[in-house]
Amino acid sequence: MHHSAATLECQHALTYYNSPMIDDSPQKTRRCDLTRASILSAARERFATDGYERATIRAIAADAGIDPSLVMRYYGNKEGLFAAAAEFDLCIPDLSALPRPEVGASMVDYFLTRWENDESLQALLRAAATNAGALEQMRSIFTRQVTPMVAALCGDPESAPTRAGLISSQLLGFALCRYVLQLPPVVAMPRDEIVKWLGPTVQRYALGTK
Amino acid sequence: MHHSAATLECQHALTYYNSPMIDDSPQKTRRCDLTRASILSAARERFATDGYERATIRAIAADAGIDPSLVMRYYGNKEGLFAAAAEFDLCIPDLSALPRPEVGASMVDYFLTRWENDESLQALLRAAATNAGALEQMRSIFTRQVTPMVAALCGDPESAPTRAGLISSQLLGFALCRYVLQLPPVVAMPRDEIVKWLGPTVQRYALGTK
DNA sequence: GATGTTTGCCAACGTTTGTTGACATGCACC
DNA sequence: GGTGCATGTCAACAAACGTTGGCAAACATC
Repeated sequence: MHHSAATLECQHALTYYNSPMIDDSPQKTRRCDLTRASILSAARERFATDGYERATIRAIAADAGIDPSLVMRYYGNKEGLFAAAAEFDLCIPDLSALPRPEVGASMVDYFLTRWENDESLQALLRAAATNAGALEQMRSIFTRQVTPMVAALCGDPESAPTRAGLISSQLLGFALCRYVLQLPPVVAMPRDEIVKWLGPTVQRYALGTK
Repeated sequence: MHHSAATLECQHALTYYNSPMIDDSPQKTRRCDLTRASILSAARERFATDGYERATIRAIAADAGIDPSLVMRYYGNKEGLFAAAAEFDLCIPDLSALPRPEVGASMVDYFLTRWENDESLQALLRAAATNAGALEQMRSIFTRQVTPMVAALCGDPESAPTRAGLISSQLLGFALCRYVLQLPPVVAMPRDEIVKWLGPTVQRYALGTK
């Protein structure tokens, strides 16, 4: 239900928080920050399981144990809430130091952990099917994070967008089947088997030829 | 709720009026069949572009040029309408006669034409992200049509579900990126290039080893 | 303790949604 | 011509939605 503080600080840094012991300009943890965080946590869960339109502000507020009007006060409107809930960074690590034949497997492995630890990604995928804002954000992540990574990896700026598109099609497609559609055999696949099957595919899309 | 099986053929072709003088046995096409068809056509379009919740009965009725209450009379309720609009058969051809190394490419090619000619598939994919009925239908298609085909192809009933899941992840993922997310490089890919990239992947999932 | 700000709840709004039933018009058949 | 079904329109319903403004309590600051 609740995100641990550790998962939150990496991607969704709460800027108002600072540790009073170390920081010299102490700004005490205001109460509103707590409810803001609980709203955000509830919103992520609802958006992830219900999608954008079916996740109602009233339900999110009920999950967070507060009044719906508070959501409006803190996040303006529903779109603002979603934007805050789905804001995150893929934090793609630098794979160029790895031995070339291993990049495919590492990529699959990294994205798997990412998908399983961050509800925002599932929320974004579900919402992107119907919500324009989520769609735009998904495109933005593709352009600004995935494509540059692939370009740095394969060294060919011309084919990089296509390669990034192919990799996304496989990784997003697998996430779709495993987390959204929940096709039984895909859900049942153990992690190492996924890497063994998908690794070579991603490897070829990233560095290989048609 | 009820729908005549005759009007919902595989290609949902519009049957025209037939002249009563020549025609002896078949029943005349009643007016209601025309409006039913126009409702279904409008519904497919709306569901495909807007998803389940955002596609309103009122909008569909307006597109079809009739009153919203008629939709209820002919299809019971919104779920019934969606079920009728998304009902279809993949009509997977028999690929086992093909030379083994070509099955991957043919499969990609076949599914591409299917996706581009039938709005129902896009409607189903978009709706499956949020609607339980669409999700169940997607799972059913996977179990009853995709998995048996893969099983007949690879001859191994044990690994068939996993292989079918992998193939679905790639094909659905590509459809997601091309038709729903519309990632620019994926949209821009010409058909033969898609086959060249995806063909070997599907081939390995269907017949190869990890 | 008075004051102003924060934090929260409550009631209500205006709109949109799926859905219903009453009523009008066309068409077929005795 | 009149009866009966088929086809379609209109008005309205109840529920749910996002959203708003007012008001009560908690808190901080002097």
